[in-house]
Amino acid sequence: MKYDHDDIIEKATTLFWQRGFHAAGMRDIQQALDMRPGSIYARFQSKEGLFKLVVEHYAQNSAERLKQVAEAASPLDALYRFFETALTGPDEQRYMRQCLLVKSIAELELIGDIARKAVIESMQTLKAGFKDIIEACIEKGELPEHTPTKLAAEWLQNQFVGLRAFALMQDENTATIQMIDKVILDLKGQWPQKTH
Amino acid sequence: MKYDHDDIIEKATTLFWQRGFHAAGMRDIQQALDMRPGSIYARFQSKEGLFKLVVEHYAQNSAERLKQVAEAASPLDALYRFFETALTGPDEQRYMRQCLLVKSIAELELIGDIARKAVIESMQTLKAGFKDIIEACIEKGELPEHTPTKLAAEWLQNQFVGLRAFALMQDENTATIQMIDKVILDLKGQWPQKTH
DNA sequence: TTATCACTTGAACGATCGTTCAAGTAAACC
DNA sequence: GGTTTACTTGAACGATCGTTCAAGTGATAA
Repeated sequence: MKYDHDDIIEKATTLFWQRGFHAAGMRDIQQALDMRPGSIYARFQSKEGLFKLVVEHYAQNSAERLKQVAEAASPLDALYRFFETALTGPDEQRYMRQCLLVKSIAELELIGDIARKAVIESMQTLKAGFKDIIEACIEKGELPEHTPTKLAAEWLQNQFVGLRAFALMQDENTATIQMIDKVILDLKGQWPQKTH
Repeated sequence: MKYDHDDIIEKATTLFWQRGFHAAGMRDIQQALDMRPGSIYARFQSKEGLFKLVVEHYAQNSAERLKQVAEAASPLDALYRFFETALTGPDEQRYMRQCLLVKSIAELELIGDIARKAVIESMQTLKAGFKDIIEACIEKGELPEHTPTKLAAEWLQNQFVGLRAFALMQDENTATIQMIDKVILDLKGQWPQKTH
């Protein structure tokens, strides 16, 4: 094995994150990984197979970070910092403001079945991560007892998705920070009744 | 002029809305419009030129609908119904739940300069539409006087963007409806201080 | 020593991409 | 009637796409 596996996946992650699945051509991939097509196909079967590994690697990483938030002394503070870090990175890492998974969802129909399944499953993994954070906040008394955890988790993930798209278009961070503040306020705020 | 211009644009809108800019190939377009490549290029210069017109047509339509919301007797109620209509359409029109502009933003880097400019300008037009709605709500006493209109407009648009992505993945509408309820609650809720 | 295995190379393949162009058509203007 | 204008056709172009494959390489097992 000439090339290190983790190193390959990370380089591929950067490329797919920047360009998306479709726009990252095999020749881009060959260049980014410094590998010839035969090697890539022998290892990963196809472009889609490589992408699937990238998605899984990314989701695993993200889930780990969400877990750290849930386990923090103050999960609510940690959540704030998590949002801040993810959404206001330096300009040369602007592409990282967009979630790789969200970006993939936008082109879900162009992706094959295998990778599509990996994307959707990863989104559900992260939703579970957000739910753990909500529950940790309640346990630590940072959110009211009656907060509907399932709904709040879906809402929180959705806010994160929306904010990543928002942050991507912002030139400066002040507006993004205000949006994060609003998220924290609304998290503590009212929730709709289940019966409609 | 053999083919009706508006009819062409609407057919093209449907295709781009369903498939996105990149995935909608020229041969798909030729089939959808029942036109040969030469005709299309003589009229619209390029695929991008056609897409630009589609985006502008779509934005104009959307802005008109936002204007109707702002001019309603109860803008807040009209806003609720606007969200509901946009996000819970029938399954065969599921693609319409995603905003064409948001979908385009996801592939902004793959689109040429001309169409990209049209997309970004359209987003700003719609932001102005959301601001008008906020101001109408305040004027009618449906939102507190001290609501920060610029921030609230950005926030509302962002909620809309996020919810469209959310609704796209939902199998049933109950979760989406709850999210809309939450948006209305948060709109009436607290806002972060400008100084940070 | 030989066989097997997991990779590696780089030329080449067929398919599809957006686009061009010579040629035709029908209405409008001089 | 002739010219111009605004389309229209459909074959064909070069570029790029993801992928394949015959031929190597070097480590491991028998």
